[in-house]
Amino acid sequence: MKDDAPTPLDPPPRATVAGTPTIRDVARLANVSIGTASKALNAGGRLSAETREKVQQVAREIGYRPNDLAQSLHRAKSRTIGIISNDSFGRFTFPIVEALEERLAAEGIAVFMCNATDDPERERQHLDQLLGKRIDGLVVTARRADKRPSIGPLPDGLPVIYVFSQADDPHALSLLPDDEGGAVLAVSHLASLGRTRIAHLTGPEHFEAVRLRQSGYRSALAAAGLQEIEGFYRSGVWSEAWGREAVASLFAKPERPDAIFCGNDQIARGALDTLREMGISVPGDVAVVGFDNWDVMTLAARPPLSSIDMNLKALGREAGNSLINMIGGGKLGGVQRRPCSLVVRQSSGA
Amino acid sequence: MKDDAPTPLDPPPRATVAGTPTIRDVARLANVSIGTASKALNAGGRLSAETREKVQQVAREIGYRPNDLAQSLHRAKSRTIGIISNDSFGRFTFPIVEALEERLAAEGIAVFMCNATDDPERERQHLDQLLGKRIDGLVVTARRADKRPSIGPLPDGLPVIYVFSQADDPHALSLLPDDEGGAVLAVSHLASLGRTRIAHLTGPEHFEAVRLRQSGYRSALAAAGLQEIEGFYRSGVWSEAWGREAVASLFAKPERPDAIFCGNDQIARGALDTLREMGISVPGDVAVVGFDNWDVMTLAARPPLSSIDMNLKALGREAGNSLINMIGGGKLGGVQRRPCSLVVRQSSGA
DNA sequence: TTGAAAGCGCTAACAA
DNA sequence: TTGTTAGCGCTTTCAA
Repeated sequence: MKDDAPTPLDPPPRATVAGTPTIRDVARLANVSIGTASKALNAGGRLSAETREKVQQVAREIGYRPNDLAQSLHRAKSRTIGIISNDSFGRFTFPIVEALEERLAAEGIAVFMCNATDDPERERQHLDQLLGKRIDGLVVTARRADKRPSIGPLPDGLPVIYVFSQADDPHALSLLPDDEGGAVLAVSHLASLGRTRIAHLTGPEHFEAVRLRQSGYRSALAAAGLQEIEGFYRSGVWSEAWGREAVASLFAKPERPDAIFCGNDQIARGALDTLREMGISVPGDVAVVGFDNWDVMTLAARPPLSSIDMNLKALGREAGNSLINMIGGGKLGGVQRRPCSLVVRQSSGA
Repeated sequence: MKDDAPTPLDPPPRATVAGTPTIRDVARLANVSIGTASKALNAGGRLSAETREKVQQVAREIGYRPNDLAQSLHRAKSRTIGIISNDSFGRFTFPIVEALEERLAAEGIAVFMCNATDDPERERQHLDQLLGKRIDGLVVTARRADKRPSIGPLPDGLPVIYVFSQADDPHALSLLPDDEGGAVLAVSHLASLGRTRIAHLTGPEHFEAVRLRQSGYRSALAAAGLQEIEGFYRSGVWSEAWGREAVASLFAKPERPDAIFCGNDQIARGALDTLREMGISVPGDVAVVGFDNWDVMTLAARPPLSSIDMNLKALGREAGNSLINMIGGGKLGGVQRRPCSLVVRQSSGA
């Protein structure tokens, strides 16, 4: 409408600025005040459509990108959280962290990852750094045998969640898989198959998970009206070698199991290998269920291994939700256990 | 020296402040200017010892912690970098990221982790977020079959490193394991054992790593004066099942290998299992070497598996060093491959 | 509808 | 030796 077509006399507006452009640059090039520019870029505030358009146009041209650090200073929220892992991130923490990150990214929250490998000094350093960066929340995760001391000291009101890990502070929010329930799932599945002599081969007892799964094993046996047979529960280590060894010794005795529930998939795989080599048919003679549902094991096993899935991604997603909730002011706490699920494959197939 | 012992009349200084204390609070409580407080806390600047001490004392008391966001605004460096992974983080990326994080943490640099799972849209969103947070550098990592398009657009001068991944931009710095060299290591090791009929079972050829390892296999055979025997190279998938299948068919023919170099440890493990079941002795009749040196496989295998280690932690550490260098103004570029190493275990033992 | 100015928390240059 | 002040890039009153 207006005569604002460029003429040969108009020096073309400088379309670039040295360094990363700031809102000041946008304002200058658009011939408006810096406050106006801000309004124009923030969708809010009343402004003439043309000014807004002009400002946005300039911003686009020079590749303006708001400085989130400066914004943070203002809103007293950094849109940033920290994750401290005490196990170096591994097979278990990983799906959790992945889901958590995905959930938070959707909310515009970025995630700092720190690995403290169970070294309290490194943990302190990481925490220092994170607090300096004014994180809005903190997630602590680990593969730990037992409760850990609470992390801290922390500024009042900083949301903290322990996932796959548990603080000794009972008020802290801990999100964990329901190990006991998972064991019940496995054992009652085996019982429902008509198995009556169900063994349990598992890892070291200093893992709380081992104790909980044992307890699930026992209560499921009882619920099914079965006896726990002497010597059918064996605690060892988390390896295939132990699974092989345990099965060999278990089946050397006259009274043999007709089902085995294993504390993890590696033990289960060792068990399967030895059973096959002994000529014992699976699931014909013996049905086997593992724990973790780790595809590397379950799918390579012969036959493919039924297993309990801890639903770690769901756990991570929920941790994300809870954290968002707490950052928004919600008060959450206590130890919460989330259900596992059973994945049936051939090793306990019909 | 001075009479500044607290008297009953002195109201005790308020030791806390509402919210996170700022340097302003420190200054007020210490009765100095805010500039002085800053100097006192920063070790730099000339200041009387007592003022400095007093300020630091107050800071400690009220739990003052400098706001890194505010500092960043000033120094135009956020002491923050981003990692974008396109493979969801897995077995391979993990050691890299872990070592990288450790190296950078030592430098006071925190790491944002983003998972884009090969979705360009999510990658763009993550990148946007990271650039908004004014990261000082970017690491791109992936488990990819092939070169990826360069990430971007990026502000001029932002250091970027591709680790375990390669951009199609030849100027970009890529850090990769020397797959070809690793294969040479494996095959010449087997040759040095006196093996002359060496097979190579590997993954899908759309992986560049597969093609490179094949090439290493061939050049090492040639270097040892050996022939590649027809049918001894087989490309399939990265699974144990494929390892089992390939060995079964390979050994069904009259001309049998006396050694197998496998493209990963899973294939190798499948191979070992089938060899054992066929009654072929390892390493007596056939020596086997895998690739990845993944303990879950190498140690559980029977016999324990020799393997090529890509030294991913070293790769991560080096990526950290390079990034620090580039952030400091260094110019680095090009595709750099780092040596693998051979870990001998029983499957190719003496 | 737009501009001016104060301030988020901190640092650094300059005065006192 | 210490205080004052002007920013870093942005948002948000409050005036014009």
